[in-house]
Amino acid sequence: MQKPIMAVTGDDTAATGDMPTYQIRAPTTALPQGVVMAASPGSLHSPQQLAEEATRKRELRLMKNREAAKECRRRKKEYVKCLESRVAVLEVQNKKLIEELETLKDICSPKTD
DNA sequence: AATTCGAAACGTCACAAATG
DNA sequence: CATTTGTGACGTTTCGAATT
Repeated sequence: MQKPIMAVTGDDTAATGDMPTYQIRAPTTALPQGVVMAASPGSLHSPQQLAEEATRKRELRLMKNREAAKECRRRKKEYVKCLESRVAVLEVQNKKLIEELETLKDICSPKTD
């Protein structure tokens, strides 16, 4: 129950020029991996650690946003359902009022002849 | 069956509004 | 101010029904 998603992540240098006018912000976790250099004295984080932290943050953000989107859709769906049932109620009410108006018209109309 | 199609659900991005 | 949260827009995936 876990599907491998293959979404378009523009992280390669294809550059065909017809991208969806989108994807401006490629985080690009492309680190020239290897070469571990000691962190400079005083600095608490090596560049790798910083990159890992950034990746971690991004994944957390994606996860949260995923859930937020689901919840947002759930709420919206409910809202629409609510509106629809209100429409149904109002339509019935409107129909009744129109009928009532017609009968009242009949009652009040002056007799011809 | 295999294929096609439309609708619903999804994940991600960009951006505005809310929050601390 | 910087960060976080909510949502519209877009492209993708999944699903069920109709058609071949």
